[in-house]
Amino acid sequence: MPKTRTLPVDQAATCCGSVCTDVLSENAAESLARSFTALSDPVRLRLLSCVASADEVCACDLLEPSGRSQPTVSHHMKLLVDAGLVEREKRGLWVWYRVAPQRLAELRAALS
Amino acid sequence: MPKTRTLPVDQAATCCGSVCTDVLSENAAESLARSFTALSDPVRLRLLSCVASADEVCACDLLEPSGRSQPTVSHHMKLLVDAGLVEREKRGLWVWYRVAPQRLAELRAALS
DNA sequence: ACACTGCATCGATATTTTTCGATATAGTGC
DNA sequence: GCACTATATCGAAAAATATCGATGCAGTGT
Repeated sequence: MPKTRTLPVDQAATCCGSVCTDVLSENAAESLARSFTALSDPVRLRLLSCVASADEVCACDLLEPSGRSQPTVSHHMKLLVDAGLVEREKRGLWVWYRVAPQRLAELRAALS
Repeated sequence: MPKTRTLPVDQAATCCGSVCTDVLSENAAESLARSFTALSDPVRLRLLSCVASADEVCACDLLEPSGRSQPTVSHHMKLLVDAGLVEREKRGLWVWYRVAPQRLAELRAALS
């Protein structure tokens, strides 16, 4: 019979290993680093928090709170989407963003 | 009588606001971004995981697993210490590092 | 005092990142 | 098709980052 044990919630969400319990492989470290890079810029963090604090946010409503140009916001949002932290949906001329809670949970787990 | 409610553990560790529940102020975003920048490099993540997986690690034992030169490792460790993720103690000629669990908890909380 | 050792700092280079104006693309309404 | 709108991509400039050899500094032992 295999050994089993109860895991805390966050640890169950682990996908790349945990910084605290494993010595990360090179691949795991690169994967996590890419995601944390998405969180390493204050403009992106504020954009993410705007999206996460609402159900859904239109791209046009992110220009003013970020204080950046439209191409710059578009660039940052692409990085957040590519990192799996935000989901993008185009409806007509507008683009709507929603937070992707699973990847956030994985990153929390990686810090456990 | 003030309103009270029970907070999950991670939320209690919040220091700069949470990405998911607040729209971050510029200051909170900058503070969090600095810490996440420390986690945004694969070499630093592996160094951190080496430190976190043991009680205490000597700087000299970080060169080989990181595959980087001594000045480079010294530079990365300084960034981890400055970010509050690792503590540094000099004993004789050697420098010993320990993980600083509180800042990790704060970052987890910021992603909640 | 001197030689030696472990770590930090300096200086330089290559790479990555942030930013924005200009322009392209895709969708709407006439 | 045509004018208009919201977003994406391009190209370029400026700033930040990663890296390492050379060197400095602090602590040890003789």
